[in-house]
Amino acid sequence: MTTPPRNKIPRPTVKRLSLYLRELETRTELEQQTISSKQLGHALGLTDAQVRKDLAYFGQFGHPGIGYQVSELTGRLRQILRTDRTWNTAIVGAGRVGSALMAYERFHHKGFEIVAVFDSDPAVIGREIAGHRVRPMTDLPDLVKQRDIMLGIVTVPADAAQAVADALIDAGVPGILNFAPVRLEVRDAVSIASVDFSVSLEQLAFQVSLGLTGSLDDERE
Amino acid sequence: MTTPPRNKIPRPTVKRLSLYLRELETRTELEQQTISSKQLGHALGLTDAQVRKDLAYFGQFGHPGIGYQVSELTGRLRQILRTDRTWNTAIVGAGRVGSALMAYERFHHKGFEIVAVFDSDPAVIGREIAGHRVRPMTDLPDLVKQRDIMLGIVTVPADAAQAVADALIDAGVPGILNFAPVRLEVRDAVSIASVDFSVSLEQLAFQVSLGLTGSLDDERE
DNA sequence: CGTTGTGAAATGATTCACAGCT
DNA sequence: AGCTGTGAATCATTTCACAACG
Repeated sequence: MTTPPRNKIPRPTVKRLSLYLRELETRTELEQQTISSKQLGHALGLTDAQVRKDLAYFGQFGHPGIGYQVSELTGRLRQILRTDRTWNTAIVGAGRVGSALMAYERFHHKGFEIVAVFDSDPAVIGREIAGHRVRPMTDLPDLVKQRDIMLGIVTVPADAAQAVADALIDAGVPGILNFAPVRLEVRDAVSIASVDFSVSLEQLAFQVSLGLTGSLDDERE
Repeated sequence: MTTPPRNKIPRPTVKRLSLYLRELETRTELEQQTISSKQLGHALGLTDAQVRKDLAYFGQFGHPGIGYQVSELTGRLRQILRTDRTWNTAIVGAGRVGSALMAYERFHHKGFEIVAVFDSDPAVIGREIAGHRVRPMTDLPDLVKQRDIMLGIVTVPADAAQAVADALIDAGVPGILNFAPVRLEVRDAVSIASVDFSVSLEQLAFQVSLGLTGSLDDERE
């Protein structure tokens, strides 16, 4: 009941919510008090109607003639996205990508707390990276419970990713962010998001190709 | 004319093309000769019709009664995505994320060659990371020309990202993959793709929240 | 005024269903 | 029998356009 009249939320809307929040945080730093759907849309390359429609799914918190109050809307978006609380998060895979994420301060700022790090390689187990002690995989089930870990970040090689995901899920972790270039097969109650650097570059290369040869409608980002 | 009858390609289709290719590469390793739209769709959580429709935008290369020849379709997808050639790529920002990407072998495998690395910090300029010498930003314009750099990866802090993007664009780089948590403002001829770790985690957290409280149609990945 | 919230219309994407090929 | 390619139907998302509000 945190988000009272919730109906069907389009997928693309949820994606944009994060971007609205990101932009609002910038505006807050600039001490901006209010923002109109037109301004917000312009900043993200969207129409004003799009912005209003997206926000209207969650209630009415704009002020006609004025726009949206930056602080109010920021708070509301955090509630909606549930980042007004802390999400205890584990990283599995203490390689280069995992290590980069351990040191990524923005996670803390956004409500994601890295509370455990795991790896299977005896050479790295026990080491401390960016203030995090690397634990063996065997510690995973207990630590997930003890530390109430809700999100797992998988930064292991592709051929180990499914086994790691299974371990996380068996331990009760309901959400996985996957950096390995494979599709994880999981049951319905588990949520997956994924980041594949090569896929991103490939998408970019395709866009560039279109720009060089034929045309096409664009829409970047 | 590499892709003869190209009409309007839906955005989501292009995204899936990369995933098809990724799956096909796995199947190649397993020595699989042919694959049906049903098999390929199942592996990615899509319907068979979706797969066929996507591929049909680019021509007819399936074999009724048989499916698609893995090697043929792989080659065809590489042509379509233009990863049958090498894309010379620069990384700007030799921090943790940049360093992780320098060492990411998969890029080479996929046709992306890191041919230059830049940073503005005198403390890292001149150092060698994962076999790449870090250059000062002042070298950027010349090296982009000399090495025919077509893609730039931006892994600098948010407040430096726009300036870095401008530098890349001024040097003639037509595509930018942005890891900084800001929207880059660029002119139409330049393509942008972006990766924001915090946004990805936020999306995941939202999905998890829905799973715990209300329901909702899913569609993961 | 400028700006929101929202039905209605337009556009875009997916799924259906089946003819036709092997 | 098994599978592709595709028009037609359905479903989803975006844009339009305007009444209501401060």
